Amino acid sequence: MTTELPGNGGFGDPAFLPNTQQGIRRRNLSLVLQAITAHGPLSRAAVASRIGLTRAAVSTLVDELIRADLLIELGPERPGTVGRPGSALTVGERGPVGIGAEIGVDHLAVCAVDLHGKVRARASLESDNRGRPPEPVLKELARLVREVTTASRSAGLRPAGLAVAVPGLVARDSHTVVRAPNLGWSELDLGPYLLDGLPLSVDNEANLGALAELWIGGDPAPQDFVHVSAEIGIGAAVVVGGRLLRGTHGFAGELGHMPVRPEGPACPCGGRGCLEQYAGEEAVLRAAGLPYGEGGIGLLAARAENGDAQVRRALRAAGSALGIALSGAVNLLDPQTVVLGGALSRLAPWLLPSLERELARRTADPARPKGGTVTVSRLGSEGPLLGAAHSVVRAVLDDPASVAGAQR
Amino acid sequence: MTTELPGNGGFGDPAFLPNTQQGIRRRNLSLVLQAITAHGPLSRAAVASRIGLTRAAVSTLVDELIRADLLIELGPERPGTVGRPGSALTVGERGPVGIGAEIGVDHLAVCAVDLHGKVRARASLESDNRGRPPEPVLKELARLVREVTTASRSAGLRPAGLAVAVPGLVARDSHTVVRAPNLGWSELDLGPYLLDGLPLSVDNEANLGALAELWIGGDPAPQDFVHVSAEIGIGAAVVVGGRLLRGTHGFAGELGHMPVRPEGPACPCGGRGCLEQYAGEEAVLRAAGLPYGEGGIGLLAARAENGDAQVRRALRAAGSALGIALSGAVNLLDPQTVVLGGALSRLAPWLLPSLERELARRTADPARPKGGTVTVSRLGSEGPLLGAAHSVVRAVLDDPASVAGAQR
DNA sequence: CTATTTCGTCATGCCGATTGACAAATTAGT
DNA sequence: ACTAATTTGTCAATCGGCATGACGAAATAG
Repeated sequence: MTTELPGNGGFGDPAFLPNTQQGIRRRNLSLVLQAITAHGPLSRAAVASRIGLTRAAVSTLVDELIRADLLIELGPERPGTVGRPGSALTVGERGPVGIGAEIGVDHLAVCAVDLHGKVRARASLESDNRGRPPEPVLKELARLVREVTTASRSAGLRPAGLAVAVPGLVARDSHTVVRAPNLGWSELDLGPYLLDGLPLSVDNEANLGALAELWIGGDPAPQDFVHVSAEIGIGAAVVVGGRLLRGTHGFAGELGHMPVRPEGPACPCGGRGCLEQYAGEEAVLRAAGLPYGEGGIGLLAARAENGDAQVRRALRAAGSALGIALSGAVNLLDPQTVVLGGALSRLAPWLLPSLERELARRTADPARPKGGTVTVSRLGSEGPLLGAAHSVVRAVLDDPASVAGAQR
Repeated sequence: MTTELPGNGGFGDPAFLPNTQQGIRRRNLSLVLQAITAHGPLSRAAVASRIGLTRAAVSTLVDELIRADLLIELGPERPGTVGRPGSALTVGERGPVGIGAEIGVDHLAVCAVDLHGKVRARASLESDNRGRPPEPVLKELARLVREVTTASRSAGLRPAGLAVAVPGLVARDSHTVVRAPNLGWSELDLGPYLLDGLPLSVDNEANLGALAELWIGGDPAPQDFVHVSAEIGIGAAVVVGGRLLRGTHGFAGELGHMPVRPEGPACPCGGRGCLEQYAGEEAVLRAAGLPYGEGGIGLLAARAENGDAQVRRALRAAGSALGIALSGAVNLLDPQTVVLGGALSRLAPWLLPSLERELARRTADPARPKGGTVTVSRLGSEGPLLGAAHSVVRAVLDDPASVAGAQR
């Protein structure tokens, strides 16, 4: 009983399967399941034509998935066309769920998400975790996890893994938080607290927020985008071709230190005029004339909603700076869209106009019809939690055989 | 009958093969061939353990590849260890070659590269192609191509495809040059001139230069890097996980319009203070006190080599600007390395110090041990040509069955 | 009511990888 | 020198898994 999810390290990487016959089988199981989760209820014939296999082959694959409680048969489709109607297949109500957990600076949250992508159970707790020692926090989180898993189990669901979103840097393919400045944690292995039988994975919350956007963010979900959030500093996550770009050392997405004005104020990073000096939480609060302390972003949003002119001015300036920095990213990556997520989505109404103006101006290449569009995440601050739970679901979709073997 | 996996076609993207038995076979042929080209001569057993198949399976695959003239048997390996020595396999001397062609502003070049990566034939022609009508240029190029293909054929080699590097924007999966400002071409289909039996592909020269770096640029070749060249404007190509990032509209890599000083001089792109205003060919020549005309970069290099102080100063300033822009890219992407390629490699001695200083200063995050390193391409201005030829070779490596079927 | 179309399943066959055994070729040990 | 051990490459037999083609079932079209 290994503690890692089957086949590989991080949740993001699809398992490497050798080109052997069993490998083919596993990949085909995954293709069938993914086609059905992605494109609603489908008949066997529809799946077959979609993934390029024959109906007979799909039939055996579907049988296997049904036996594993991953699919259920809805019965005959409503016939709109000639021919015998197919039998609609969809993912079952009772089957595996992914457990997602989030350690925020002022709250803990856990949820269970099924293969449909629906939240089936959740629990959360307000608690100021800044500078608090890790032990009690993690014990509380473990309690919430148990709450959600038992609730799931009694609803006939089978937790398939636990993924934790952390506001900090996480060592690749490990359970270790390297550094979480807002919590004051460093070099902390979460395994001992959270490993109770479930495969565990830990990842940065900005990354998971971006993945949530990729998996459930839109219809259709964008496959190439830059996701900007502002949980710790200003984090961006880059998704290319439906895959999260993590970088060689795992540091990709440091939008906060993009140069905005090369001779601007010095930044602790060693550079000058980094974006964080203009659009970072501290800088914006100072420009808005507000104290730097807890709940800064919420305070900004509240004041802006009330029409505070100085706050709105500060947000406009921050939007401009963001636009300048993002224009660099857009010119370099040519993404489908830029997504404002996390806490930024609340501030979007005041950031967007200046941001979009600056971005449009600087990406209007004569050859490029139009610069990237900017969208605001529907998920808001729920992104990281949902992304965590979904990362477990994706692992199941990527290799259904693994959970099918685990059960009966 | 449509498959939903990402459609493709260009040489760069490995062909999508369905998870059917023939698909497996083709993938396994590719795995065997790639293992052998990548890791020197190998025995069947070594290949088997490397790609996760059994020796028996590899034997049949190797037989097929030998019959197709893609592999040859070198005979028994020198035994350094216990056990029967294996029989070394390597790619054959006579087999398929990729034909690469380059349309530069002042020259045409064609070469043939075998599966080893060795150049087996080449031809080139100096000619000032700026503003020249396409017909005569392409007729000359076609002549060079015929020269190289006949030379290859008489050496027992089999041309497997033609790839053309063009200094301009190319429509995806087509033979059409959308816009090549330095040549004065636009909306031009190269197919009619160059299609004489060989599969044809056309791509941007900066992209092909970056791919050359990926495929033959180093030992080991980096898999995640930003490749900067300066053929048209300042082009960067981003390679992530061994794949070229092309962007949603094919515009990725526009480093030239990264903001360096947001209030700087206006740029034709509509922005202000873009990198091109500081490190573009025209700007550098002006700062160096040289006329803007043909051979600008060569002139700069010659003067700098002779110790011209004003030129060197101009290059130092350009290096700083490049460093600022690249620090943004490095912060965002966390690449293994930044590669200076194309004509920039000649200027590297004078660009590098200021570039590296600026880059190091702005990427020294407390958490990041060190910023990205900067390297200079070994390939220099040969990159695009070699990359073009190699793109054909890669297509063969990615699907050996395609050429194996073609011959017999 | 019949012809047509499409769906799901079944028996059969084939392709290709695995298994297990074997001879061959080398090293290590006595 | 001789044996034991190890590794390679190949062969025959087997098995897993998809394709093929035919069939009954369930709908529509006329």
